[in-house]
Amino acid sequence: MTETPGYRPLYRQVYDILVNRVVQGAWRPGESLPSEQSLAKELGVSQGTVRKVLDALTAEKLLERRQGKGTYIAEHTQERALFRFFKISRPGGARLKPERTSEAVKVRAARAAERAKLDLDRDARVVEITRTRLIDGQPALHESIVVPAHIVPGIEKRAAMPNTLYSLYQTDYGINIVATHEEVHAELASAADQRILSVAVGSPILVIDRLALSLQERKVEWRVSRVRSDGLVYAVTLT
Amino acid sequence: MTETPGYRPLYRQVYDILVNRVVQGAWRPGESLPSEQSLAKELGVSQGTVRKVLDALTAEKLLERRQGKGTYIAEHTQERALFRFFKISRPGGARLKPERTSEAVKVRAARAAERAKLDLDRDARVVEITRTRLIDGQPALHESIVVPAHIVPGIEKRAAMPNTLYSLYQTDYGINIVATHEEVHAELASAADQRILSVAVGSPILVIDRLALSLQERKVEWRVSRVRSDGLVYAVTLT
DNA sequence: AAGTGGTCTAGACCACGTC
DNA sequence: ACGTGGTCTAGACCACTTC
Repeated sequence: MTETPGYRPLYRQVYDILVNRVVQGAWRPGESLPSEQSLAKELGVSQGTVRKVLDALTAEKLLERRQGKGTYIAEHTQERALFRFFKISRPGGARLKPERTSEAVKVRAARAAERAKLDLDRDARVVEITRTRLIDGQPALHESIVVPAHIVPGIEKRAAMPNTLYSLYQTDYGINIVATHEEVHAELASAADQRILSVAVGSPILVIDRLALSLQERKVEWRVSRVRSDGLVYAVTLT
Repeated sequence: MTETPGYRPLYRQVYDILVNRVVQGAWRPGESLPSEQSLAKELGVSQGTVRKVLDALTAEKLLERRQGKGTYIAEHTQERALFRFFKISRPGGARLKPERTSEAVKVRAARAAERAKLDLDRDARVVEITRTRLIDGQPALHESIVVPAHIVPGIEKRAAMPNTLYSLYQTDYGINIVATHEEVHAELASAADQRILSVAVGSPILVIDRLALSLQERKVEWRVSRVRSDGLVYAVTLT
């Protein structure tokens, strides 16, 4: 099971304190935190210890630091969230920005597979968002997005979803998506793919199965994307 | 173009010095470096500055640190290199360890596409390694690997390649692979795929196009892998 | 006990952005 | 000129490993 630490460095405690403040919305996205010095004074530790924590949170992309200005809550703006987790591009080329087109939202009981994937109770409900996205005016990608209804209450009442849901999760629900696990495989286009993506039945389709995790390791979203594979690739750099 | 720094922190210089020593083989993989204190003394900087650099190199997976013992050159052992860059797994499941089967090595002139991809001269030669790998005894994956001949001289004379080439690059040629850029797309199985992977022509195939970069950003290897897509996925966690 | 990396401190100075 | 983050130092103590 979990390790008994028996020893807990000071910076770990400071880390937990600051993460809690961020999660509980002590500062809004884009807002600046107090300076290192004032945080150090308030928490009764040295500036170096505060710095270590702020650097770690910056590496996790929860904060942004700007020399000469201050430390800010990172904003999952449309642009940034898109390029962070949207991995579709032209072969060898620059990132693409998809446009949204048709979209449908409904709330319903979670299916068994969804309960298993998202660690939900037997009677849990989910919000399902399905949408098609265009690249250069052509339908290129179809997404089925499932989120537990209780963590995004009222989301179905919105007129339209933003292009990147993750900025909505952050600003309206205080949920920071910090990691995603993705599994990619190939399939043949079905009749539905033909209808939605305008590809021939039997042509190759890239399927991306993504689980999105919040700062507290909570499973927030299950997303399955079907992408036409002519002239598009899933691009990632591993270090 | 490149930025004129105009200002170069001390730790950057220390970083360059230590990277050069590692690259030039001052210590063998698995060997320990001098302690922080002695490095600091030798280089005429404080221990804190040396520590900052050693931590950075550890994050780049070039070094490993063990409390109470020392700092070591990271070994690209078979196991570790495999799990670091081999991203094929069962859906939702644990990593798989592929076995190698048939293999062919030849040296030949670089093709135009290869010269472009690897930044090679017009008359450059390359080593091409093609091999098929098994998972659970079944052919699952076929790789075509192209490396500039001048950076791995004599590699074609080896009796057999190791399961992970990256450990060979490190131990025999002093090349540390620190990053890969991969592009994944879907295709339909060709007649060659049918022969090599025992899949029906027209079934879905996952194609992975990988460029491997060394510590000095040198393009070391271009690898194209064709993977049967039944019961296998390309799995990656983004943070 | 000795040596290593890991944490923490206090203070100095530098580079950057704003006023 | 001032406040911010970024770098650098010197020294102390802690935790882990080995002898």
